[in-house]
Amino acid sequence: MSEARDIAQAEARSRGRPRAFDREAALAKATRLFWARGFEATSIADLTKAMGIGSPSLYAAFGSKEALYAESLRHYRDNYEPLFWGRFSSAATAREAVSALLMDSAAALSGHHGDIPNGCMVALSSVGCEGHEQLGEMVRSARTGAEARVKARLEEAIAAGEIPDTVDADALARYVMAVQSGMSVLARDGAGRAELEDVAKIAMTGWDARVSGAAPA
Amino acid sequence: MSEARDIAQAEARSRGRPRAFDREAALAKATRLFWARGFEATSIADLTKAMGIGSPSLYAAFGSKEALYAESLRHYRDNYEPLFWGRFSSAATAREAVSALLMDSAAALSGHHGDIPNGCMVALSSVGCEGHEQLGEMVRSARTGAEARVKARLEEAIAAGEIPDTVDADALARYVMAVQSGMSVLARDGAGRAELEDVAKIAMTGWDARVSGAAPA
DNA sequence: AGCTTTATATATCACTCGTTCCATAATCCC
DNA sequence: GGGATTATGGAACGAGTGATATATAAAGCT
Repeated sequence: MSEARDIAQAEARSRGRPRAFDREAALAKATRLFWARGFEATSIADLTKAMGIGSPSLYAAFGSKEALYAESLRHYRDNYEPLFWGRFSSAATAREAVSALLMDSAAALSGHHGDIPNGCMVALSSVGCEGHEQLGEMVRSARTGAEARVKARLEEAIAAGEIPDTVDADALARYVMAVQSGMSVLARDGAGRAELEDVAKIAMTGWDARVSGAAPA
Repeated sequence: MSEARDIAQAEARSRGRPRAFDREAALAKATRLFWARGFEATSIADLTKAMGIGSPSLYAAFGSKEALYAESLRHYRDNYEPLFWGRFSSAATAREAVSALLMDSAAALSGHHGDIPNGCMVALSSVGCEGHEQLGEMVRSARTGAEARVKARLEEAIAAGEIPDTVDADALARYVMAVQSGMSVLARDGAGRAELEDVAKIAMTGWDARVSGAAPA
């Protein structure tokens, strides 16, 4: 009477030969490679070498290069997004949220959280400009999703009377994302944390000027 | 007695069979392709098809794919940079220059100068993250060159007493470039001219807040 | 005219790409 | 143990990559 429960609990009670590698660890390696080099410039040979597995294992575990990239995007979101959006989510005000997003981005984009590639995997990705329409749509929706997240926080603040309803939430959110995306390009070119933080600070003065009366203490 | 002069004047007085295609026109086609898809995702077959020539002609005229890309960068600079930097160069004040750069970028990046790809070829290029070190260096120096151009205009304005010498020209120039690069990403995702102009305007309020006393009339 | 020089078209090079076949190995179930 | 099932390592697949060899065509030079 325990078989069904075991299966439900064990999630993937495989019957055949067990996988010899850690799927998530291999996915992490693949993510790093896609992140640093992009989709097109990363070959299956590069991937199998970095992941320490053979190509049949890669295809058995992930299906295809495109599917692996899609999973890498998910892995990136699950593991690295908190570096950017952690304090944004818990901030008390919209201004603190946006400021935290940009300042934390300055740190994360310049590699101040361990040995990670510079720049944002999503912002710098140009997949989809070449025929991989499905992946392009994923990346694009990840970018517009981030913008929507900022916009939602802004509208929340407007509804709460925290900032005047004369501000254009659409435009301001787009501005914030433009700054963050631009910081990724700077990071790719070698800009350090302090330099990116300077950009974030100037960007916030733009915020303050636009959201008059919400200047910091 | 006229042979030497003729050669010096004609620049390339070829002796053999004349080239059957317009080199600059073919280069323009190649530039458009590299611009829209990037270096890696553009194949020789794509190029020869768009340029209307065979691969031996391409190699005879340009040398290699990398050399063609390098020439495309030059062609891009010579032909499209004025769309971005034209009014910047002739502006009377640093503020007008930067504002013109961002506002004109909003138009150019969203394709409002004929049928050109969205976004900036240089800002969106990720060549060099994959082994083409030489091309990567070219693109990187094009980006840092743009930043240096803004910075130089700022320092000029500081020297002229146009803006206070308390402003950090480095940081402000980096901020401007971040906004412009970010606008390229937005443009790639479909943002229109008006949306990018909104970003530019908000960015300029950041400028005004930072460069106190230089607010527009 | 013939000779030299350069460009073109066709076909092809060696190589890498993403992907899969096949034989073998390792595990679970009975 | 045997049988079913799944993973692995090595080899190989067809397609496409960047780049050329070869033969022919079109020009200038003398």
